[in-house]
Amino acid sequence: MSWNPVYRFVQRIPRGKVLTYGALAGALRLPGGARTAGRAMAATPSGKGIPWHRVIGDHGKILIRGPHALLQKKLLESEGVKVTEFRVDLKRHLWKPPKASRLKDKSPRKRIRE
DNA sequence: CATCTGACGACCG
DNA sequence: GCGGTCGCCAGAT
Repeated sequence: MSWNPVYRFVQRIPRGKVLTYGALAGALRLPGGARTAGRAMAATPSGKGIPWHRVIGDHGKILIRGPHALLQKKLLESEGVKVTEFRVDLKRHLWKPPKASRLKDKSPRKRIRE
């Protein structure tokens, strides 16, 4: 399986922002939902500049077990993300993927008025 | 082939 | 807010 689309999406998460597995799965319409997103992230190739640490669980909880959890926490903090007891303040750092960035967007919505 | 195991999340108490 | 159960699904045992 090619998780390419997933990694591409993750790569566009801005510095200092985070995204949940569920949101990721939803944005890409991954069958199987959040868990599928989780598997994809677990298989993230290292050394490709993919900000895997910006993907967290619902509620902002860091779901990784083991030593990696600490690493993720550190990486996030180094970006200015506030992490308390392995929990990110989603209220402040949750990234909302703009639909303009949807990979296959071909519905040029007529006029977005405010 | 049967089971177990997750980088999940909704639900419930 | 926390912990337990359940549905989900690909890979590992």
